[in-house]
Amino acid sequence: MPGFREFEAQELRFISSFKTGELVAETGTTLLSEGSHSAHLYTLLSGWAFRYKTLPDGRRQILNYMLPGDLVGLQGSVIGEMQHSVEALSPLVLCVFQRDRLNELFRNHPGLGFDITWLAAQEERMLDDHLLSLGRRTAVERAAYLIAFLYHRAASVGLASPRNLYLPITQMHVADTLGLSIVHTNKTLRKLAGKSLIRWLDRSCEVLDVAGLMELAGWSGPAERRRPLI
Amino acid sequence: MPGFREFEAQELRFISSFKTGELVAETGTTLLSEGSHSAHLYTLLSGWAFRYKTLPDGRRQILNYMLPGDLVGLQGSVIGEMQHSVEALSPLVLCVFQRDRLNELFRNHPGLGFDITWLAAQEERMLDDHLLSLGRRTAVERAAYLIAFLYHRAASVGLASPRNLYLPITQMHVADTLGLSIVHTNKTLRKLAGKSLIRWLDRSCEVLDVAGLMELAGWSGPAERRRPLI
DNA sequence: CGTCAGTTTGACACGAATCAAAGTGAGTGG
DNA sequence: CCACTCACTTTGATTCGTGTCAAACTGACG
Repeated sequence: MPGFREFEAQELRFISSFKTGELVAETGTTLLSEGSHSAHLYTLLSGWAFRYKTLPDGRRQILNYMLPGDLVGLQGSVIGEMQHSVEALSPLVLCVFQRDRLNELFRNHPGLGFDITWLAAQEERMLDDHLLSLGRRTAVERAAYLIAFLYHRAASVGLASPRNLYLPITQMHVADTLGLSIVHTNKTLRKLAGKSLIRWLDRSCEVLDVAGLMELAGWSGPAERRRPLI
Repeated sequence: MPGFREFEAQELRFISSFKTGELVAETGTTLLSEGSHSAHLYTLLSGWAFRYKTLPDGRRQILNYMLPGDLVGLQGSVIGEMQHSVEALSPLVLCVFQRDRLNELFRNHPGLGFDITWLAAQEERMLDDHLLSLGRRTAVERAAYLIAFLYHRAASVGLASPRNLYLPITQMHVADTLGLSIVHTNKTLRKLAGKSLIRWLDRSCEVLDVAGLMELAGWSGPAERRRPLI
């Protein structure tokens, strides 16, 4: 997706003019947690992470996955208290910004301010898709959608070859994303494997037939990611 | 919530300098639909609306509700093609903007650009809550959360007295929001009524015990809506 | 060799969907 | 003013999908 590449260039300018530090995090690290007040905002430079929320009794829901180019903690930075947690799925490299310089950014680099809004709108679009999935798709359809979705996301940042996707997630992650139990998730993934749509390896997933997954899920793929001219 | 009022004042400045027209819509009107390219962006001045997506076979999922002060169609405006539809739940008054003047806004009024990002972040936060609900709450908990959520939203724009909330929605809307069937939605709402948490009237809902609903749902209410200083 | 996280499988229970049908009330036309 | 319709709500019976429980399997790692 050329649109993303374009954006990435912009993003890099943003980074170089505003960054206050760089951060490396290991797999499993919790970067931000629900209820905390973070003075920082991050851009993910490399690696996979995910955002989640939990209910008081511990039930967990994964909200979305984060890939290079994504802003981490924008919400918290703008609103105040973090409403979700962020955890690393692989070693990460992050670019750190001071939260209070966001205003400055908007003042001095309106184009980049627009970019941030564009990113927020993209995130919104993904969340909309996830909501449709959780609300109205069956377990198999949800799983198909999720894998196709992650495949597209990975592909958009050059992390997936057309047929092979290394997803650093466990079935527990899949379960907490789809709103299913771990047992049923396993049975569901096996159904997809039975249809030769995927192959589940230890802690990863090979995508055999993206088009098949998308058709099963009734999902036509992400909207064009072309960024409007500024 | 005083924060919102504050924002509204900003919003009104925004409106006066950038609006290109005003629009009145009747209940049931579809303002924007999935797949269309809209040249406009709206601010809701009065009334209730909702956003939804559908699967190819017609299953519908309501994504969120819109109240006065909300931006309608930001996503579509920034990204291109609309990925969801918007429908009026009551007569609406909207303020219309040209989509292509959004860049101009960011350039000339960075503070307002920041406001838009803030609004987008708020929407994101709400969608996160909804995802947690659909993924990890039971039917009764979901219904309790939804009504408490709508109550808070209505209260934040002065539409609800502490104990009485007129929601212009049917159980069909509730079902499509909670990801449940209409029959089960009815049985679920009756359970809430049985616990004296709500009373369902024809096409509306009286909230008897917000705190009880929130506790049942394990939801502690929306984050502070205070807008950061610019 | 044992431990531990993750995956897999089968039996059973429960929550939600579906099917079917009736009740309610607002609006409409005779 | 009275059927009549239509959208919405309500209820009961039954089916189906998913959760829960229990246990075994696998491979990495110490």
